[in-house]
Amino acid sequence: MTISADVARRATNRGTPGRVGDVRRQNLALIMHRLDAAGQMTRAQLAAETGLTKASVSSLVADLMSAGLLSEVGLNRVGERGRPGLGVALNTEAAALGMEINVDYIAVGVLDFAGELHFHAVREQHNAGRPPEEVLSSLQSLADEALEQAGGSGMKIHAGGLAVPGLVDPANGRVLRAPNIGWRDVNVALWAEALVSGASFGTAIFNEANTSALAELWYGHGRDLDNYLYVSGEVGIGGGVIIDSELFEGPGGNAGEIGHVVVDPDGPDCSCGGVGCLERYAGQEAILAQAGVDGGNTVERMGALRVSLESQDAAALAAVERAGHHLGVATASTLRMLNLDAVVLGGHFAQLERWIVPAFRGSVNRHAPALLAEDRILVSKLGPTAAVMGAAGSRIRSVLQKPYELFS
Amino acid sequence: MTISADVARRATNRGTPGRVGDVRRQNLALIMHRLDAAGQMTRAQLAAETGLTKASVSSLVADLMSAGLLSEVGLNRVGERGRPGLGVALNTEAAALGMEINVDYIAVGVLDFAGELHFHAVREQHNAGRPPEEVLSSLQSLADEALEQAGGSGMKIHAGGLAVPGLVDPANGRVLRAPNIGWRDVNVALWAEALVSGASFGTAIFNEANTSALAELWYGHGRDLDNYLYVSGEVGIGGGVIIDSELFEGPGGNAGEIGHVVVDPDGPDCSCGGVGCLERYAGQEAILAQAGVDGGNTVERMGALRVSLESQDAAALAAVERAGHHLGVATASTLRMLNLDAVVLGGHFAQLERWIVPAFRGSVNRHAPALLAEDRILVSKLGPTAAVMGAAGSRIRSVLQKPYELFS
DNA sequence: TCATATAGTTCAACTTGAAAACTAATTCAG
DNA sequence: CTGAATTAGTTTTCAAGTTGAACTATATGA
Repeated sequence: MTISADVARRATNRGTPGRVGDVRRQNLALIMHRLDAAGQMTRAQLAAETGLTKASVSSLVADLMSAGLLSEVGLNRVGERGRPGLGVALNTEAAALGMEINVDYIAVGVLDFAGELHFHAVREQHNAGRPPEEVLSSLQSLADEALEQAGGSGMKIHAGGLAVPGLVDPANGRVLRAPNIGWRDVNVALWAEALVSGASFGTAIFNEANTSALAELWYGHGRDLDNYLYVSGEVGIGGGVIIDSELFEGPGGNAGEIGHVVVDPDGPDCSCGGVGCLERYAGQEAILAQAGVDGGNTVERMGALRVSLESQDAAALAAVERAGHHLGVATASTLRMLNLDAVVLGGHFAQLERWIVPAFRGSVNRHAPALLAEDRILVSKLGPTAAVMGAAGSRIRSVLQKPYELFS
Repeated sequence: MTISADVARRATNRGTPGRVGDVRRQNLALIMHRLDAAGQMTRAQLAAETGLTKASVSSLVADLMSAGLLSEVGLNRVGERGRPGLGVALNTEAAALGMEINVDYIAVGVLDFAGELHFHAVREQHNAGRPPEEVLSSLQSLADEALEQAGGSGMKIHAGGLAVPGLVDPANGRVLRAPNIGWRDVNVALWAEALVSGASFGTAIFNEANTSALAELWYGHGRDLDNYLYVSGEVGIGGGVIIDSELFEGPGGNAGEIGHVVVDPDGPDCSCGGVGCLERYAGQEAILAQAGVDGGNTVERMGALRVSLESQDAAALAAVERAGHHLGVATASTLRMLNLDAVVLGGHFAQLERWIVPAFRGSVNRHAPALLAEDRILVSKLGPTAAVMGAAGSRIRSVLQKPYELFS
């Protein structure tokens, strides 16, 4: 397994000549995307919906089948009369490995090309401050288990993705900064070469908030929205921006850092070196401190906070309302700059929905009136599997985008 | 002249099948972009640099020449020996019309495909509150003059672009909101049909800050930068975001509104309905009021402000420093969210460079340390022609991108 | 003056999709 | 239970467009 830089970037084309073969590459991707969206279709349906001719579809499907990416899934009645079509679908034996390192746990999962999650496993362990080698080695053993099981079921893993809570450099397989687990410039690529004995696929590295935003896109609210701001509330606050049903990465690949948007120029210092960042008002530590909840690890304290909220504890309610207010300020600024029209709240913001959303909504409306419709404030549907699914899904998307790279 | 929706958007491809002819379209665009960048090249050079064969280049150039987009420009010695090549360049007789409506003036210009501005004319007139028809009719007479002169010089206008200081809906040729000239939902498309008697080209409508940002990209600092935030300081504050050498428009086409990013949640109300927006601290009105400069129109008062600054007037210095400070806050948040690494200041921020940049720099470093290098705070090189050049340039880019649309 | 070098064109081969004809498999009416 | 109608999928022919090699055109320099 090697860390690769082939994270799907926007195909600019500019600068490279068009070859005749490019047309086929585009059409192969088109077929894959269509089947991904529709689940199962006959060649005739594919032809009708893509605009390609039946002849072309037959030829494209044949290539994709012999690469193991598609499979026929039995007869498929379409009209009342006439010859029934053979259903074609993404091969559920083709899959990607998703991995996650977070503050209090590591997780892995195998996601097949149809979007089904197999062999999902979470191992609770506190990773903050531990040496990266130790964490990565623990992750490796968990991944090995998943791969063994997947192999036993006849699945073939085509790619791997790893989500971490920090800034990454995907091109070089590095974690630049992950303050909440204490990592700084860790070369995951070096380690990944050795990960998963005998595995022959490449692994890419992602920011956890970004993969969660993508998981939401493919497996959650994204089915109904083509652009939104995803806010990931963990110990830190991360963000992911979806535009035109794609992750907006920014020039350096690290866009969406809403946790460090300034919400009060005269506010407290932040661990990022800045001043008045959102994270200092709406991160888990900040809320818990403000609410006066202490003792135990962060997960336990968040549980205690919920109890306090249920019992109408004034300090807890005020702390959450304050967080919602500031989250609204950062969101309003973001909506203006990026011209988005929906927001999806994840992580602890999802857990605190009942108490935080009213203050959040009020604040957004105050600072950016009419920019965010009533029904465009949503709460993530996905649980703790989000990051793993997003990491694996990202790699599956790379294959959908460039299926011909797996041709022999 | 008709308002058209063919504003160059990102070619997503997804959803449409690739046809064999698409390859040629891409290569035609490639030739155009290459010549735009290099100015003048022989066919052999084009082949070497694009990766196309000489045969293909000859064929592509022939098509582009018969459409009037390219012309041969005489012999061009390349090597010491051998047959000399014929230089090929963008036809300088092909051009686009740029127009601008702003608070205190209207302007037009004819920009040829090589980037030379001809027949630039500015008419000073106060447009705030005047009926749109009146302003547009005045613009029409100015445009007629430019077109007549251009026609007399044998130039052919292929497209027109209009920049206005407000939010636009390019697809429908509408100005949605332009508070500083008092327009609200003005259908420019309807009027444009009649504009410029006999003209047969389409006109597109743009946001002034966006065209200025693009002008900077093509004719200013953009030659050295592929991503930056452009901040346009006029009566209002607009913004344009450049990513990968393209304008970032956002899902709705109105991204970059930095003037209404929140810089103080408890600040004053803004004309946009929000609270604590940057414009209330760093817009011309705000600075002038804070500095205690009054009397006369905005242009005159800005002149008076400069005089006060030159003579170290305390109130003036404090007002500008305050503006710089808040501009820094909004910029820091923007850099985080969009992951940009340069800023170009335009409009009055350029005029006030000496006094505003230190405060701005300090504030950005305070809120987003290490995100913006010392030498990445730049001041626009372009004068008052920026918006007109950007508007015309945008249309020229559309032609570079899709030259085949002009084939007969 | 001729060898050499470079520019540009012509032409056969190849890839690929479109369009239409053709084969295959099913329903339904009589 | 048989044949017409209908729909699915394949085969064949054709056109677009790029490549690569051969060829023509035009220069320099010994």
